[in-house]
Amino acid sequence: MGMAARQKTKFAILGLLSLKPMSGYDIKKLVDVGLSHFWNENYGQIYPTLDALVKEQLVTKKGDQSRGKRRRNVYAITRKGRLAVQNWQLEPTEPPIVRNELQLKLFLGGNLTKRQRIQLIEAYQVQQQAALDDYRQSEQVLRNAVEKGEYIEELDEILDLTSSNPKDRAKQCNIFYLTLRHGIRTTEARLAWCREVLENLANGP
Amino acid sequence: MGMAARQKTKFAILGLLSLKPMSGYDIKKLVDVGLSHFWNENYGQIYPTLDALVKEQLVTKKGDQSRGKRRRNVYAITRKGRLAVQNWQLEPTEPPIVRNELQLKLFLGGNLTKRQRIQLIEAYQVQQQAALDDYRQSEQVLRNAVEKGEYIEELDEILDLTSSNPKDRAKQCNIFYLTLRHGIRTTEARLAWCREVLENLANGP
DNA sequence: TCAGACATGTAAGTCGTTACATGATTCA
DNA sequence: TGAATCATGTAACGACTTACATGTCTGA
Repeated sequence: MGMAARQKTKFAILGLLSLKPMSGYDIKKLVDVGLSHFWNENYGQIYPTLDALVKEQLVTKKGDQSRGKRRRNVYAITRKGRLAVQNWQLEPTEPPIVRNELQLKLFLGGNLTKRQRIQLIEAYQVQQQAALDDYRQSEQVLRNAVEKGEYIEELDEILDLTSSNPKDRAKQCNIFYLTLRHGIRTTEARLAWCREVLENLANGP
Repeated sequence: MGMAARQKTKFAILGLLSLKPMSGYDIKKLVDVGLSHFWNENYGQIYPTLDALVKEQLVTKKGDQSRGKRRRNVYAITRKGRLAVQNWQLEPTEPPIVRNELQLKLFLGGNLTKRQRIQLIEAYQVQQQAALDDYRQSEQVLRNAVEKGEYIEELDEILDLTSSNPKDRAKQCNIFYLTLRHGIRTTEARLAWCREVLENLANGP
């Protein structure tokens, strides 16, 4: 049963390969270092998915044993693959199904003491604040790059820019900045909610 | 291999049963109608999980064939179950791993035209606005109930209040209101982000 | 009488995580 | 020389979705 579901991982990996040819290891690193505020992947999915993409002829696999390097399989997207990515990008995106354990715990918190409820929220607050601090730091780096056109070395590692063309580079930088802004805004909203709740709990029963 | 992971569904169901005894059908309905802004469950998980909970003696199963009713299995939490719920509630909650397909599409959107990028965001905006409208309506109902202590009939269906004690009832109402506020704030943040992005895209290249 | 809600359950598959297994290269 | 990183992969679970199968009761 269950036709094709969504295959998010498949299109995510294919999409990343549309930026430039990469190995499974590269993909994992890019996601971890650069996209962790909105995406994640793990090896258990990546390698089998790459195999599947090769079978579907959406990517090609090429062993890279150049210059006495380690064994390394580099995957490059095909024309067919590029078309598939574009199709997917323009398809309607259904909203992510939410599952927020903290909310659930709070909702069921009628049996807890006021102190315990407050602790629940405060732990969430600490978590979100830490995330926000991270985002803010990346934001600073990027803002300089975008607004002042500064060249920041570490950015290439994080951003994995596809093009050397400075115009494309600036564009890609700006898009990345926008995804960061999403993380910042929603995290700020959660923090504001924490303050609202703590105030409400302090006044209430 | 993989020890116990998180068993979110297990504790979610057990937690809901700590409010009051329910059938699998009741649980599904409560989640769909009342908690959909932060939780979801489906039958394929609910019924097997209920069986597992019985085996672990965290709940008891009781056939309810009273008054010529339909066949109906009602599950009630045990003392052991209540302890398990409390433990889980007070354990640290790890942040939900994010996976936002829209962000990914945007990030990979360097190959799209400006018009296409804008369409991507606008579709997201419409989605989020619809969600916000829903939340706002529930908020109105609840605000009246919380602030003015009004009795609103439909609330009992939605909220599934455990206690007839008016003080507990008000407390539960308030907590539910707070979870709604979380949905509202984060949705507003996403909408504000949409406006920011659309402005940025309009000015940029 | 018949549509729609009530009610329970299973089968099959997809998706995702974690742990394990293996080994090469680099660099302090 | 040995720790860190590079690099690929599999096995086993656990989690979640979808579709199907089946039947009852209520009320317009």
